[in-house]
Amino acid sequence: METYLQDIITKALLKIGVEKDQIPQIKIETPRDPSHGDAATNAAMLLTKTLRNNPRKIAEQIVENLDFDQDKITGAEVAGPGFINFRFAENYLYKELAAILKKSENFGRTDDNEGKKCLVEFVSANPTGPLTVGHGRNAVLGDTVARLLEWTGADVQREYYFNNAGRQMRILGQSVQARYKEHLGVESEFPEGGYEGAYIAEIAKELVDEHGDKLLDEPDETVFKEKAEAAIFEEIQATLRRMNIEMDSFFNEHSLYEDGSIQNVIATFREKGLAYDNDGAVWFKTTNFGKDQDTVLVKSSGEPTYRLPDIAYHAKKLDRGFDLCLDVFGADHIDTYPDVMSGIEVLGYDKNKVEVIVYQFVTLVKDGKPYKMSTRKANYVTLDELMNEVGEDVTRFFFLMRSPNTHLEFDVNQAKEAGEKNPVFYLQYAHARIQSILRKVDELEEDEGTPELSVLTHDSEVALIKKLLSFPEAVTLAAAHREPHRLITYLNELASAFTSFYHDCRIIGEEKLIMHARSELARATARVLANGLTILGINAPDRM
RNA sequence: GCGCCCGUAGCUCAACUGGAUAGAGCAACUGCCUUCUAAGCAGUAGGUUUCAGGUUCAAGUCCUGACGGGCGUACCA
Repeated sequence: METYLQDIITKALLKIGVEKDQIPQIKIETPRDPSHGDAATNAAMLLTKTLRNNPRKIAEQIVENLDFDQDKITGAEVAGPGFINFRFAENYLYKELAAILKKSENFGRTDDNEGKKCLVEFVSANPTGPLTVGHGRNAVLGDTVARLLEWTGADVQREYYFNNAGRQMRILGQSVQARYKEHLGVESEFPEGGYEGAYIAEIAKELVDEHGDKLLDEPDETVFKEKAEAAIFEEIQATLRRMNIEMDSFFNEHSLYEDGSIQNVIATFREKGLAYDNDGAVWFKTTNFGKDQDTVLVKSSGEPTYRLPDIAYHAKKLDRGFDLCLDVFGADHIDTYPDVMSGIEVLGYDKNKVEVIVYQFVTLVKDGKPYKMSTRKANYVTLDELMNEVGEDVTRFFFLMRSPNTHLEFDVNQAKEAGEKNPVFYLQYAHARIQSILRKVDELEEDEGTPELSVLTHDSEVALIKKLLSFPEAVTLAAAHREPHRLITYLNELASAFTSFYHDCRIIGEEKLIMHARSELARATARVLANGLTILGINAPDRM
């Protein structure tokens, strides 16, 4: 429909003498206020300058020269400061509703990103402990954006990037080693800045169960580190699975050392005069790219900072042939991003293929008070604990509910209420309610054949049909902006349109023709709700 | 100090990236269950979109400057 409108408007513009290259990008939008029609364009207002005329006059000229199909649109009128409003023909609505039923579980899929190879990198937490609430927003956002990209035609790979070497992991190993000794009653010194979580002691205990005291004379923490890594990774993956997230690949930072990628980056930087030695460290001239200071790539200890492998990793992703590489990370990491972009540009890659989704922090609120969380001390809430408390669907939903770049307040009390205060259930309830009706209809109805949808003329019915039709648009917008919350807003509106219909129009007990048409409308609604919830990774239950 | 994000109803947030009368949920108030799930519906009230300028047919949205909050500004990740 949108392209159709753009097409006829363009033709009208040419008729009234607008040059081809002066035609603006014609935007078609759905007006907020239904009395403004079903679709509107501001094309006339954009042309005030080129045509040196007032917008209403231009709009009138456009309308006069508009050549449209009566089967699709009943008319066009000029309104407000110069909008042109269109009204869909009812036949068009019924035809499209039938199409929804036919497309069924594929309704809402678009070709916006057809043929695009995308890599979404997210979570990427090092295996030093269980996933926490902070990781939760990252995980759910990344996965849902991946789903949105898939629904818009892209070929998507989900990747988890991790580092199992370096200081953090050493301290992790030492922490386990210390707990192991403690467990066997041997005196030990707990490492400074060590990991204090209970899971460390559990891993140590497992080692005691498996090996007894044989590991007491291990020369260093290696064995303990490896055990911890394996155990923690297993737990992380279990948590992700529970959240409906399945990674396609895990990328070990270490491989970038083995295949020479890291060395290549430094060599290229040096060649271009963008890396230099100072105080025993290797620096990247980020001041050339608008930063206040240069950045250390390799510390004087010989260990690289995380920026260096980050750059190599992104180069590698592009080498792997992805058209779009999305990274998801928290606001505290935002400072790396410009360096990575500068880095890959220096290496000769197209930085437009790399994009970052930054999300703001999550505050858990319970009983009206924020939880304070510090990671290293065992004072945090894990994702599993959160899901145990409020459930998986609610967890996903709450993380997606808000725009990524606003702080998220996660109210545990509200999330726990299985009822009225909880917005997740509103959607699931609408779906379950429809399924319940459909079960009853199925008992009553023989095979009625093709429904006569044109009997759906009640305001609530028409409003609901229109809402259903705009589902693909909602998917497109959410995907294009990488903002799942837009889809939630849409689904809420849809559920609301349905409940209005539900209260205004009975299904069971009406005459056959009406019952059949209305039950098909309900079926289409359930379908769209289910498709939407699928994109969000949330269940659409048949009963509640 | 500098950089990024944010400031919208009592609270938590939307607003299709510049469009028409700024919308939802929670909280408050008024109605509605012998009829398909009341986990619901209909309605009332609640706003100088932090403030001051600017850009234009049009600004919550863009630019400048204040004020307030978050994050960053490491040879930590």
